[in-house]
Amino acid sequence: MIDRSARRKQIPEPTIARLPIYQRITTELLRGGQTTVSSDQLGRLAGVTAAKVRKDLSSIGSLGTRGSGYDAAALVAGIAATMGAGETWRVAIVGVGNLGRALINTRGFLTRSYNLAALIDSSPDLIGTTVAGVAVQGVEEAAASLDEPIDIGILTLPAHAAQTAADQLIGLGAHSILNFAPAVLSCPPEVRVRYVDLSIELQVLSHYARSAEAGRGGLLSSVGIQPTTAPGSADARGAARRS
Amino acid sequence: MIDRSARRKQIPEPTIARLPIYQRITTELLRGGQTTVSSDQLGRLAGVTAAKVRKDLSSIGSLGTRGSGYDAAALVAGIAATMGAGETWRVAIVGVGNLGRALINTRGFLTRSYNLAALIDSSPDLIGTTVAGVAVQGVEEAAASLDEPIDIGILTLPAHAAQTAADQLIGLGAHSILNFAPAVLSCPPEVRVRYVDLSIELQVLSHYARSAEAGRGGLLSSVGIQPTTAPGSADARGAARRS
DNA sequence: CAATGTGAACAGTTTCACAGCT
DNA sequence: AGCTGTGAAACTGTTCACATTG
Repeated sequence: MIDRSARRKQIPEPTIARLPIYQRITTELLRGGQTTVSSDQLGRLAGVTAAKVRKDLSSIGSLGTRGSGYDAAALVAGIAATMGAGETWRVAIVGVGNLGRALINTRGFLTRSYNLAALIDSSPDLIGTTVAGVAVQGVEEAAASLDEPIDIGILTLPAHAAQTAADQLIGLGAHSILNFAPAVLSCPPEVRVRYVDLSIELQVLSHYARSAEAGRGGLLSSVGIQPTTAPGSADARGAARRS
Repeated sequence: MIDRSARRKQIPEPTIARLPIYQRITTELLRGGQTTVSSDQLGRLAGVTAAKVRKDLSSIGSLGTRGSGYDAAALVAGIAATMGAGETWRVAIVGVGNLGRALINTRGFLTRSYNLAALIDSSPDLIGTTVAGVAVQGVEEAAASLDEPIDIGILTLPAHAAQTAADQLIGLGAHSILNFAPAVLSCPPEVRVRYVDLSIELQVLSHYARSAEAGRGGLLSSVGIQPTTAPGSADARGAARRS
């Protein structure tokens, strides 16, 4: 057994989630004719510190040139490589309600890299209809007609049906699940689940709105603690303060 | 000035995001006739460790009873109080396309606590139409007709229009923004922004799917490192392993 | 000289272990 | 005896500062 797992050290998850942002911004800059980006500019546009940009980018290899910055095209390609673009992922969506249909039709969600391999729903009213050129099937039907396993499953259905559907997706080969249902899934550890819980997002905002409200007659959370950036949320924030 | 800001110490953001999960689960248990929950059970159902549950809940006050657990009803009420439920938040949605409409119609997203105060879009085709009983307006129109400021703004529009819309929402009073557009917003620090970037979610999953694929002929990321739980994602994961 | 890459300090969360109630 | 509440330890990610390099 030689070295294997050469990828330097496993990239931290927050970094993984920021890479597509850098990629998007850099692509935009490229389109504007810019051929090189500095960590400073990238940070400003992404709402993070320049140091974070450098740490993040260094984890995918040394793509920058000291003194001048990162080559925009190389950067985009480098991020694409780490993110697994280039490959085409077979996606199945379970739940063809409002949200499912909206996702399918949202430009920029299912790009070239994602192939809608199956559209699954349990409602007899929907089975047999076609959305975006793909026929809606029941689970058994889908299982029978799929010749290759799927890679990614998306759950856009009510909470009570989520666990069953997740199990079925795993049965169809999914190793990754994007779950929009407000339910915690119990899956084997090799299956990666990401939760997008819209009602939780609103509730988190409510909580802070509540604090802000209280703050109106007292302390404002962001006054004068840090001279540079507000302590703020965990992720990207308003950039462009000074310079 | 007496004490003020009595809330023990400011609850960490990851905790804030988990509280609604505990609340949801406990509500469900209550409905099933259970009057008391242990951190262990709650953890199992929420896909987190019992210790984390206890730390999380301790940050909103001592609601548990040693020896028997948490009173389910009191727990739900306690979480509701910290999350700012009970109040009604005025929400404006900008962008009445697929996603905007889907959110409005998704049961469980805009609950009693959220009042859809304005529906804004720039398209003349949409202005004047009605969605879920609310008329779609242009921005100026909405600004003129609103008598009270809004609390929360939701952006469901293309990236290129996001910053302008965010500025307008802030102009309408928003201190919290939920941004679905794939764009980083630049907002004053007192405005709390949460990003839900669907294409990034898919890309993150792709990245891990890619690793898993490579792993098929080599190491499986979750083998034998931790005897208890897999290192897994940052948030809730498959629970119910033993016990 | 400008801007990257990175070790070291720092900060925020999670996990552990156990004292303290009931 | 059972289960919470919480300091202390461990860990993970961020920020800092600076040596390094084109």
